[in-house]
Amino acid sequence: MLTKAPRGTRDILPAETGMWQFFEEKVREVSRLFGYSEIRTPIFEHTELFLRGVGEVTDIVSKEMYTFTDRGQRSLTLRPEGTASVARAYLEHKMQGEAQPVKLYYVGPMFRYDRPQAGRYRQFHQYGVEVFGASDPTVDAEVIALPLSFFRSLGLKDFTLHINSVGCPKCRGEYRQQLQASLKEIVGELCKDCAERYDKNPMRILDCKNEQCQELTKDVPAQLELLCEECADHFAAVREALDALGESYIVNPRLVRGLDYYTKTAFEIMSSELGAQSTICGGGRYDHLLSTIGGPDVPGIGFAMGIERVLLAMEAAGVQPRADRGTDVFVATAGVAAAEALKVTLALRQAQVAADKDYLGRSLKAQLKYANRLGVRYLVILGAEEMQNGQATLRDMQTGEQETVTLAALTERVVALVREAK
RNA sequence: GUGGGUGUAGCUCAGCUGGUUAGAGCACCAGAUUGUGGCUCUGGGGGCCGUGGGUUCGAGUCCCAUCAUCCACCCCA
Repeated sequence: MLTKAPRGTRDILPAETGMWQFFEEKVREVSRLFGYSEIRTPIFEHTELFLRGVGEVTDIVSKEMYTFTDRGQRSLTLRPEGTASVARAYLEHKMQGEAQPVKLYYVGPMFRYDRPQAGRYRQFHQYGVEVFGASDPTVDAEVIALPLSFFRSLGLKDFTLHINSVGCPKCRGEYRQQLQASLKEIVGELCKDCAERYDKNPMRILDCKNEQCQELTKDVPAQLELLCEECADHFAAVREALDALGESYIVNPRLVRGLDYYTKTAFEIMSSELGAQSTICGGGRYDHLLSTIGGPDVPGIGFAMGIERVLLAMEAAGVQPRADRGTDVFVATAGVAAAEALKVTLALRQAQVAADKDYLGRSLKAQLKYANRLGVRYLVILGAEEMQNGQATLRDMQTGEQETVTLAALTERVVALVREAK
């Protein structure tokens, strides 16, 4: 156990960090283009924030939170998602006083006590954005268009956008009652999970994967068909905006978002490259989240993207980040000149050349072999002969050609070669 | 929380119905070449066979438990 990362966590090793860096570069690029600024909130918050913000009856809160008590007897929770924290920061720093809308993005780890699965971890990472202070449907369209554009910039193609409207507190309450009424007679025939959902979250029954449940509920009206006028108009306007952008989508009346705070627009982007956990991005509008956690009634909308899942999809799609160039030069010694080797290595580094040397007192042959494994293009050899003449041997590992250079001219010569090789 | 699969060398895996000192390929180290890598050849280091218990004269192999891991459900990114 000592030498094993905790369940559901993992190390991102050097072989993978190139992909992560590529992803993060694209995040910054696309976010900037769309007008978002980065915010970095704490990894843990008062437990109360998630209870109120995410909703006490959600699975996330009721069974997936990493909650602990600190030495001051405060109940704290490792953040299971990003929206509540960003909303809290918006209120704490009185951003309603800044120019509206406020457009923020974040990247970082989230924590949920779940059974690990393909594309699901207990510590996972999300890229998300939030827009506060704008209820216009074109904002919804922009928040949907951003991840689509982002995925394309990563080189992904096989993904599908699903959209729906989950209504507002007004029409959702009415719908829920109607739904329960129309399900009342068949609830006994539904699967075990759906029987539980009947009281807890009846909207989810329509989303059940069980074939019998699908069959039994196929004529039950969805929320989408019973929206109030305001919500219906809003949804129509979002569709219009997406159409104008030329984005195709599937209207999925059975798409339900798990978190309490969602209103009106809900959407998911699914990758066809993945297994069961195929949702790579999910989001929607949350017009009453701010007031729920004690702020003014400022509308909001955002999305969250699962980075591990997107990386998995990229891998499946064969996307390759540009390879890291690594070390340019290796400084080898032949028995003597250990001090000179360090001096030469540091001089090269100072000249912006990635240089490394042997630290194990290995034979020249072993150093060559090591340099070869590093994929180094040039090798500097410092031996007794060279030292006597104040020179160094410079070897091109690719062609095998060698030249003799004076120590005084060595750095300049290497810089020229490396620049040429780029 | 529920169900199923899998745990043998650093990695990928063999190990037939339980039977001698547990193997291969790749990787690693060394030598062939006492100052020159990649290819080749030769040699070498490495394994509480996940862990604990049981059955048996004998367990990597069979049984139970446990842990880990993978996949799926629930739910979600």
